[in-house]
Parts: sequence; C-alpha cells; structure tokens
Amino acid sequence: MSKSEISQDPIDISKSLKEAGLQVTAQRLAVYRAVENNPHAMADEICQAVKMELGVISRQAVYDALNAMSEHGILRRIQPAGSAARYEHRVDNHHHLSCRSCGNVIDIDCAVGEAPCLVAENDHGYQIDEAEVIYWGICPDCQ
Amino acid sequence: MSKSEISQDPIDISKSLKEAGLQVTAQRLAVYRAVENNPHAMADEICQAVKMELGVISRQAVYDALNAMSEHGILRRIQPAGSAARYEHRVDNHHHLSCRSCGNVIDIDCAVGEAPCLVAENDHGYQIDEAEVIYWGICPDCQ
DNA sequence: CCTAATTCTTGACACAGTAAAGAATTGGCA
DNA sequence: TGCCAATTCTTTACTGTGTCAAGAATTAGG
Repeated sequence: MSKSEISQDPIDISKSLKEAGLQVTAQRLAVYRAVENNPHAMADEICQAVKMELGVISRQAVYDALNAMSEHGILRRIQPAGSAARYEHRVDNHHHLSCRSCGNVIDIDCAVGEAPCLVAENDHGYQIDEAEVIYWGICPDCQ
Repeated sequence: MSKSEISQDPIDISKSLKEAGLQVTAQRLAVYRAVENNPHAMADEICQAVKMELGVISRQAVYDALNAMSEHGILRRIQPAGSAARYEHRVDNHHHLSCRSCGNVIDIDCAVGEAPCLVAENDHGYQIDEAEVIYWGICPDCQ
C-alpha cells in the first residue's frame, strides 16, 4: 500500500506541469488542488474553491488552467449530457454513473476489466482513441 | 426485408403521439420528419429544416417538440461532449461514434450484442436504467 | 538581473437552452 | 356541428456556460 500512497500523496504537480511544457503558477496549483478536493466539480465550483485559497482568481484563469491540464492528461474532463463540464484528477480507466435528477456523478470501476465491448466492430474509417461509458440512473438521495 | 420496410415506412407518428398522450400538431409532425431526414442533427438544423417545410415555426416550438418526443421515447436525444444536443429517430439499442474534430456523429451497432460490460458491478445504490457508450475518434474527412 | 514567452486579468461577447404570458389550435363531448 | 377546457405555439426576455481579445503581470532560462 505504501506504493500507492507515494503515487498519490503530493504527486508533484509542479513536475507534471513542467513535463507537459506548462509553466508552474500558483493559480494552476490551486486549481489542481481544488479538483482533488472536489471530485467531479464544475468550473464554477472550482472557481469558488480557488477563491477560498488564493483570495482572487479570474474566471478565465480557471478555464485556462482546466483546459490546459485536461489537454495534457493531468486532469480529465467529463461532460455528462444536460450538465456543465466536470473535472476530476483520476486519469486511469474508469467510468461514470450520473444521476438524471440532480446531475451528481460518481466513479465506477470498469465492470469487466478490459471492457470487451469497447472495441467497435466497424470503425467506419474513424481513428478511434477512446470509448466512454456513462451509466444513467437515479441516485439514492433522489429516489 | 418487407417486414423492416413496414416498420420503417410511415410509422404513423400521429398514433405514437396519441399513445404518448401528446396532441398531434403540424409542427410536431414536421419536426419528426426533419429528424428522420437529418440524422443526428442539432436543434438549430432541425429548426431550419422545419422552416423549409412549414414556412415558419418558432424556435421554442422546436425545442418543445424535441423535448416532448424525447421524453416519451419517440425520439432520442444524444449530447456529445463539446457539442450541442443532437436528435435521432432510432430508438433501438445502439451506440455512437463522434469525431473530436468536426463533431460529426454516426451510429454504431452494439459491438457484442448484449453488452456484458454494461452492467456495472456495483450500483452504489443508484437505480441504473441505461448505459451509454460513446466512441471518440477522428473521422475520415478530418484525418 | 534581464529578456522572451507564457500566463493572468478584465470586459465584452456568442451560443444553447429556458421562462413566462398571451394567442391559437386541438380534441372531446353535447 | 359547435363549444369549452386543455394543450400547444409565438414572442420576447433572460440565464448559464464558455470563448475572444488586449494589455498587464509573472515565469523560466541564461
């Protein structure tokens, strides 16, 4: 377990940013931490959380940070139908379960490991690079 | 083949609407036909198509018709990340392949029939009613 | 320390979709 | 057929999410 702890603890985001060719700024570090502490939060919620930490940050800087880190695989963006985009720091392969009523999202580990159904039979000429699975239902609180 | 033809031909939409408890109006019939003729079209495109047929229709009426029919299973709404909602008249079980570049969407039949991986191992108390699969890639035109 | 490149702030803007109120249409029933 | 209640359509205004653009501030590297 110590190994997973090591890979989770500080995860030197500074290093990840540099490796991605991005500058290390207080805003980006704060945005990353806000995503860590608010799983599946929307841009606006992250903006609020960062303001608690830094005092001020522009909405645009939050969007820039989220987009830059998403594009470089440091964060992952999920966009459930009918809801604004949400962000998470888990980058491994897992799926999501979304509540039709309140829009809440939780993580679901891949039900069958290698996901046999995630290789389409016919790619129609597309270069497929990802298969996304979203489960839809009603969460316990909304039932 | 004659059977599938029969089930596709006029599909008496009037009947479907009535069975769903919805009134039959010229606008709704035109919206349905527009969706049939423009697979995966967005609300705005459907609005344009209906205007060609009826002359005039309000944006709101289009949204009302799309929402009403989607909620009653007559149409199906798909909302790919990063794109506006799209609509289709196929209601059977199939998935979608979306182009990251141009946003185009095409149908993909379920790769493995009963989709074994679409039953989550742990439902976390949710009442799951659907598993949605979206493949992401680059379409031939954008490569 | 200095410079170039990147990033942040500020303010305006675009787009999809919703809200509300009144006019028009539909469907059932006498 | 004619009428009434319920539903639906039109019009207008509005919300929320996200982007664009220009200039100020910060970062990285020598």
